[in-house]
Amino acid sequence: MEYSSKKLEKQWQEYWAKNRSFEPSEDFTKKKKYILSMFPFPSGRLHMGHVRNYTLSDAFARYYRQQGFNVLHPIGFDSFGMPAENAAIKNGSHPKTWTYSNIDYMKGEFKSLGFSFSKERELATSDELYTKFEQGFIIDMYEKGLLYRKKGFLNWCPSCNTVLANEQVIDGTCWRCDTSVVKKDMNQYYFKITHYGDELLSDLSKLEGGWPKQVLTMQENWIGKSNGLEFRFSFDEVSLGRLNSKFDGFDVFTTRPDTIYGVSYAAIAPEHEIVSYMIQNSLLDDSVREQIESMKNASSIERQKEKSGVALNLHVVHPLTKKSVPVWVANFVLMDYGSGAVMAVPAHDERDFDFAQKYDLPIHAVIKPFNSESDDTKAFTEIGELFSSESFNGLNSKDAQAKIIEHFEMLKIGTKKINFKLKDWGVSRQRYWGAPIPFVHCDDCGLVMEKKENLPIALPEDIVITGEGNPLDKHPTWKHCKCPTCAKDALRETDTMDTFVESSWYFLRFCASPKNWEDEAFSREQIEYWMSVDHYIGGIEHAILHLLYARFFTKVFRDLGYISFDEPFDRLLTQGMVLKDGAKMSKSKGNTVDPDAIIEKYGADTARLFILFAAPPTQELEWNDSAVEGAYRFIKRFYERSSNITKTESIPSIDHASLSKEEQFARKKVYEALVRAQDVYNEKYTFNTMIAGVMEAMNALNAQSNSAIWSEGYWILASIMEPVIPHVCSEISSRYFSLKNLTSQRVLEEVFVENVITLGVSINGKARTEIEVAVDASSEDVIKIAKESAAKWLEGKTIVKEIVVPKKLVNLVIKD
RNA sequence: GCGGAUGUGGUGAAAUGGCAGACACGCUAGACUUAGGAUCUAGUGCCGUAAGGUGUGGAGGUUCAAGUCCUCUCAUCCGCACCA
Repeated sequence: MEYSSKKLEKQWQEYWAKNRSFEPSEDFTKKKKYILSMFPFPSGRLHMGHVRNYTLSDAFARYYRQQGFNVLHPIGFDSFGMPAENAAIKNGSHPKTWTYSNIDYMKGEFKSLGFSFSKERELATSDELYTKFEQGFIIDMYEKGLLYRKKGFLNWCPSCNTVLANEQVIDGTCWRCDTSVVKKDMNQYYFKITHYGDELLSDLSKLEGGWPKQVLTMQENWIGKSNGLEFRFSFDEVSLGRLNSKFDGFDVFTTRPDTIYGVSYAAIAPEHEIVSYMIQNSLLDDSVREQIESMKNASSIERQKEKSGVALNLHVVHPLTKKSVPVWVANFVLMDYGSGAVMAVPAHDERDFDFAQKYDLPIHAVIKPFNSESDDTKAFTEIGELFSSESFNGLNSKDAQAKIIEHFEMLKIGTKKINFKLKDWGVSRQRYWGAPIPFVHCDDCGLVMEKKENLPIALPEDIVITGEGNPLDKHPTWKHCKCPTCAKDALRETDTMDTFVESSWYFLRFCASPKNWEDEAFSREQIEYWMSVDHYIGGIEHAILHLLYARFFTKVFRDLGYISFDEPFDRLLTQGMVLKDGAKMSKSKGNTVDPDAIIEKYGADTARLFILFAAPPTQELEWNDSAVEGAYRFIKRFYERSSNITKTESIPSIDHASLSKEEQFARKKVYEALVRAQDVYNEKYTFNTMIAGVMEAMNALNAQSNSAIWSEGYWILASIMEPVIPHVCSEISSRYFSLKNLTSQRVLEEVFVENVITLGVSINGKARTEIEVAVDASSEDVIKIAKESAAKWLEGKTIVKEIVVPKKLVNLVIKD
């Protein structure tokens, strides 16, 4: 009975492959579970984060198969994206070759880890078949008005040579390469995700309980809904003249209409159209123009460092007081939020205050704290009581906000307005290795979409990748085509799509039966059966990007009539990072552990056991070589001690009352482990405690030698552990139980029944001693025994209170 | 600044308000031994020979009883951040 992970694991992996053990059934009358882990980018090799991710989903998938569910547990590759192109630049490999050979290698790794993925549903998002349906959806979305093209100031990563969506800019830098992002004025395609802003926000409540609170909060903040007042500042006569009457004013948005009487200037973004007009028409002094240009050109990080601005020598009229208000250009005003212009109330806004101080602008306080006087050395930004606000004096901020909005609406000079921080999702990328956006530019017809029958618009393979410019644009022939409408010579769109588009619907594609893959993206019947995903498992780093986009696509597909539910993922489990020496594993830090090396040395079961045992799934996992050894030793013991089992086709029946104390204890521990396992799989997901329970049971089994109890113990323990360490458990199960124990197990309550129980005795809440009493002993008897046992501490004291907690402890409260 | 999380032995971590430290790693001692990074046995929060004391970041509070509930506070981590 020597344990050899290599031999045993290979043998079972082949058995599973031969028997198609993990292919879902197409019998839609069965109860189902859809277990999904976030699919990987095919970077070349799996890392420990992947192993953790897929070990978790595999444990769920295997557990539910045991429970008789029809389980969909698919995997694929998010295979478009820049690393393929970067590798091409570096090694001269073709992105396609590089990608697909990586995929082949990683599939081998999946197999050697024993993951129970459906082999027949494996896909790569760079497959032409996937692109075909995706482009079809893009056309649908365009027709629905959910995709549009416009010119705008975009986040541009000078290192990746491409634009980035808002969500992809982290702290002013590129999410992928950390390069500081600059703003660039160019055309690009957008998904109208803002159309769903309200629903994306309100449906978060449907996910409560199923999703981590943290993720819900992050999404809520990202969507950033705020209520306020929008009104228009009108220019005075002189300013109108200076602007050749081109603009009569500009809109501003505020969430603090209660501070309206404190306005002392207006600030507009350097990118504002009024500013652009003044520059183009030479209406500004050179020095002013230069200052504005330098604000515009600053990187977003630079721009956040210090507030700066310049007066435009324009004035607007305060909508209520009719006083003249100067207009400034300010670098802290964002063009892409609200209307790109604000009313500035330095007394009650920190940013406005800082700016006013720097440029010596007036500060008018109009709100004071409820119970104290104003402090004019800093901005008072909380709510308070209004003063110097004409008829609104004495109101509190909250009431005043409503009243002032009402007042504006009555005068028809402003409206209540809801603003979102969420912006439309810019999806075009100026790169080769992505799905082409299926549009054509025609001189006569303008922007025309491709016909669905021409899909997919596939990438050309003869491509030169240098890292400069867009390879599709530079390709000699690819972009030349005929206009789908008028058949004249036209040009293809050479931008490709953000790879987050592929991951926004892959979970739907997995529902499709592979035999229909050629004909349809998915069928309604299949979707209705499999969706939504019961357990979705992946990294917290996707809390905003991927999960928000996938939710958006789900709502779009619903409105396109393809599906009929609102949210794709019922339950989300966000796993913690895998660390080594206290830091995230990374090549640059040289602290990586290669999964292949672990499998080679100890086997897949050891890797899986360690990963689930070392920490609860949501917590960070510190890699520890000697703890891995420990996991290995446990498996070895588990395997070798199975020689104590007698072969059986059913769980042995045992007369509990006739057993010795050790034997009864062993049974109790086994069934305790089972109860715990059921809790863990169904709600707690703390596999570490489940495994600890199994270890306790093993220790208890080992303290006795009754063969029937060993058999019963393994019947249950091998079943509990199969989702975690499937190879060794399958081996034991097939050798002794003909695989019949790998099903749901019944808890035998009788093993928990005890005649004599141990109670703790504490004095004044401090644990002192223990007593053994009959399980049905009365409280009086229990107290009596407790007093005898604790006599030593009671001498010369008065007992003032006696508490008996049934089956737990006795607490005696004493005083001198 | 705003939002969220976490804080327990040498380490990873357990504990429906009911005997803190389960389980494991490590360490110590011992056994066996073909001397091995194997296996087995015992021990292991801290102080103390012991009795006992003490102990879950810190300070208060509620309770017969608090790691757990409440208030304040400190530290670390994560997310967002000039969002008007």
